[in-house]
Amino acid sequence: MPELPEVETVRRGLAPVMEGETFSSVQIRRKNLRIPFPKDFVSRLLGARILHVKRRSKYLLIETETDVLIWHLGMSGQVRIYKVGDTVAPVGKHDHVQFDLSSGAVVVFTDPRRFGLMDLALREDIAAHRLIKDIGPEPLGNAFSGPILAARLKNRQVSIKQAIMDAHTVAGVGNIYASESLYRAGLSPKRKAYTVQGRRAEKLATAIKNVLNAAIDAGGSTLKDHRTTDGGLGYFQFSFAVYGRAGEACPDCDCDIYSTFGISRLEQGGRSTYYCSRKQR
DNA sequence: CTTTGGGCCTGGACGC
DNA sequence: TGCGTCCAGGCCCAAA
Repeated sequence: MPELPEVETVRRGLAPVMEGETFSSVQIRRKNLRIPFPKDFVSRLLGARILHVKRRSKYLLIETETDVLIWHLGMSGQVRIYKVGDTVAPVGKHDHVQFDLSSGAVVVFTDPRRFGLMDLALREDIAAHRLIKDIGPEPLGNAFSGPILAARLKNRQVSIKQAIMDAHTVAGVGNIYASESLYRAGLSPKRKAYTVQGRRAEKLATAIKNVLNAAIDAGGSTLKDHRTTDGGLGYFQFSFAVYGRAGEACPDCDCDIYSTFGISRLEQGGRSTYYCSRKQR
């Protein structure tokens, strides 16, 4: 499932294909994904020139001269790009949206589980859009640091794992990278969020930045059905230290020699967390 | 204000 | 082989 690094990877794939082009055809093959498409979705995009392909949290923002296409890949969303001359595959069962661009390139959005969504906002209204307005700082931006994270965790009674997965605390950290960040920072996922202050918050902010950057550098990680924008199979693989590795030895310490240690799994807020109880306190 | 739980979806893994 | 069941996940929203 796409988390911030995957969405950023998709953005980087889309930007050179879309920027500067106009939409010569827009096809939606059902009336809704997670939410309904706006009634004027097609008419507003047709003929519009794309100025920028941006990202905010896990949302792709396709800016035209008047509008912003807000695009979330959800859980199972994949983007396929066909460059000029490529053979476009027959329409698949879950190919819900197709954009044809003035260059001749084609962009297809496939999303079996339909947790993805598309919406439109006027450019001047984007910051106030209901899906965007309450999102916390971008973890890779200048507005994110130890002290800023600490301030946002103050008074939070939930676990640190649940707090950093909350997009209002910090943007774009999903289930996988929450576990990975806490592991790198040496913090127990069960720790109350408000106890992560000072040096601990500094370590965690750094860990979040580092793990996201490493995953972006790896071209986005793959899990199950996520694919790269160029339609290829997920040939790159970011190696997770703990995620999905319950029962395995912790790569960073000697906990495997103690029968009771190693990577364990627990459930928090209905989601799996993976951690090493020896390394993470 | 914060926190919790429900709901949206399908496909793949698993047990019988 | 075919069926049912469970799980995966982001994240909004209503309710407490």
